[in-house]
Amino acid sequence: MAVTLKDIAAEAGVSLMTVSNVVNGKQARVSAATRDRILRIVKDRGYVPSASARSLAAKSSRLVGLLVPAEGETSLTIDPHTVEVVGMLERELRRLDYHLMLRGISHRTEITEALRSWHLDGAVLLGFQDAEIDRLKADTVGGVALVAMDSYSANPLALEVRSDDFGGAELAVRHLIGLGHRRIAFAGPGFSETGVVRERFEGYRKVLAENGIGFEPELVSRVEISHAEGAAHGRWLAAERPDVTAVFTTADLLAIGVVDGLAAAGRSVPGDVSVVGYDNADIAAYVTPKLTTVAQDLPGKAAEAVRLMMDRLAGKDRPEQATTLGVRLIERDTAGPPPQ
Amino acid sequence: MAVTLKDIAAEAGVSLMTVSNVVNGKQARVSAATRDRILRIVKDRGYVPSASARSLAAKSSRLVGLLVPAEGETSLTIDPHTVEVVGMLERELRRLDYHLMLRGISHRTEITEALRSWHLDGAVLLGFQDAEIDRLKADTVGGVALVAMDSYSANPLALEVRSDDFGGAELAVRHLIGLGHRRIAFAGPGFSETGVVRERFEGYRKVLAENGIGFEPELVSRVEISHAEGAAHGRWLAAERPDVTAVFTTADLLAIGVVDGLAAAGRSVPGDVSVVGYDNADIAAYVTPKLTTVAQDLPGKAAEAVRLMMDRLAGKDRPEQATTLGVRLIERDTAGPPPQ
DNA sequence: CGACCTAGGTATAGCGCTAAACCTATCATG
DNA sequence: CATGATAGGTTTAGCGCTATACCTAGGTCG
Repeated sequence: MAVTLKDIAAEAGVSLMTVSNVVNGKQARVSAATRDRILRIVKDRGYVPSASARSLAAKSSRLVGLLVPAEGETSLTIDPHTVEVVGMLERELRRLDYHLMLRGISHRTEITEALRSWHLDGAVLLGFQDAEIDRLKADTVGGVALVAMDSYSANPLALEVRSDDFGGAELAVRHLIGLGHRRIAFAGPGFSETGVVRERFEGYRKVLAENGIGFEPELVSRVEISHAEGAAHGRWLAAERPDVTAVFTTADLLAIGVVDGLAAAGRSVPGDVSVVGYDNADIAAYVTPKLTTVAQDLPGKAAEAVRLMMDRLAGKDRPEQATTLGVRLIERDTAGPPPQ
Repeated sequence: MAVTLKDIAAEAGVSLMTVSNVVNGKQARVSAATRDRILRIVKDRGYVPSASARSLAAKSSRLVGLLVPAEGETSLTIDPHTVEVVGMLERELRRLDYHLMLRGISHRTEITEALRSWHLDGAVLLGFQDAEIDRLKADTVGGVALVAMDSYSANPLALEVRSDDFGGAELAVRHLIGLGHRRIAFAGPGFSETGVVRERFEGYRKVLAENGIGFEPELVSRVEISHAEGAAHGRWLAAERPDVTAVFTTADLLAIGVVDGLAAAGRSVPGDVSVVGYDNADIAAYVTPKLTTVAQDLPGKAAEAVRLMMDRLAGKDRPEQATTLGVRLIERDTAGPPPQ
């Protein structure tokens, strides 16, 4: 039913391999006349190469996996930031004539299965914990170009792309201190596990120290990323820590929750308390007051992930195994001078 | 390098076909003893079937495409609603041991290419205009189970899944009328092209008519879905149509923009003007005032898309070609009684 | 007791493509 | 003029799997 190389070859009166070479644009020995004739027939008959046959016969599949954790229910994290990266990855890869396979991973062995089953040339790991990346072994993963996003692992098997989380925290906290704040709380999800949060935490501590502000463990709270948890935290801060005049959070959704919780407890933002978020999600610009936050270079992240992957596939092993992208502070309305 | 059926066969001392049958769980003639022995070796050696070899040899590829329009820049629409559907589709398909290939389509021929190249068993079309679905021809698309989301096409080639857009609009407008509103504006993107908006518009008109409210074309505005466009529209309404006491919009982002535009022009929501959105995006609950909106059954949509596709793949052609899912009104704080 | 089922397999022939080796006529060169 | 480059191909041998047809020993039945 579908037209194959053989059909084209028969119609053009040449061997199958000649057609193959032409179709693949190989600079092999084919006269211009033959090439044009074949190309015309290819177009006329609407020939489309079979990707499965190709990946079976060749080394490469031109297929890249997009692997995301899928614990039980959700697969794609609803994180808008994640989503944007997915779209950009797809675009970058499409430009290079690669395809993207989206796959939720609920058990570690599924990574290997996905990789091997489809002969993936590479894979982007999105949203995995550092420890999971660390556990990847060469024998389960061999020969595939792996790029982990936002991980801080020591695994040489994986290339890594992330934003300057340390620097982003520095930016945020410095901004708050510049406004006059001295009691600055930190709120983020479990930071022992994920490098991203740990880095931001370290950035926070460093700037505190730089400015001669003593570090208070009680001002650091583990709060999961959700509006509800953020709001609860905001209420808690208002009730228990009225001395705190600023909060740095590791996610916009969380920050918005904190703002709402604070407001619900009768404290105004930024009048009484300043709040800084992270990610510059769309939503940050639409809430009232508009959220001051740290923006990542999302397109850059996607592009860099693809570049790293392609370089490894091409065999040119660059010295850098990880790339860190810049961030910038978006000043909006939730951070202002402390009261008085 | 990778272990193949042949390797397993050799180790088990049986023919390759026996292994194939066992691996595929075929109820073919294999003794329990042989089956168990083979299964053990499969597990021990970590055999993973090659999907490309399979789809080359068999009719089916167990691969489903997720096709989204990719005009120039963006590929995945940032629409949070879209994203959630993607995640759920992936999960449903994974449960059935299918894989999802994400592909942006920038030109119509790419649909065919993607389908044929990867021998896709099916594809979900997300975000295409009705006209594009209509243009799909059997010779370009033959044999593939196509499911279009949110389309209202007459093309028998595509199965369709959508929400009850007409009913959603009825719900929203009836709610506003119930609150006492009589001058109700409608704002949405180009409705001639997309059935979703057209249906919502018709629902709006119908409820107006039912309640003896004359339809005023000037109250219907074409506004693209963005916060900026919404805000501009809000300002326009405040300036030019102070008589309008309620606005029904076809998207939350748009609605939030309208609220902000109205507020910027000094009109309060819902005090002066009520606003109803559509989709119940996460963001709708986080803005101030919280958005009253129409919620779709997103998980249902994804599940139904997969069900429709699987039924067609299984050959059981059901009478219904399209499924319409229910919606419900989420009453929050942007719709209240009109002034006085 | 020969025809025949049936359980439990095996053998063969591709699917559509690519890599690698091979072939042949033509031309230039020492 | 033999040698060899070179252009312009062709042939062969799979990649790993599935479908389909085939085989054989042991039991069943009329």
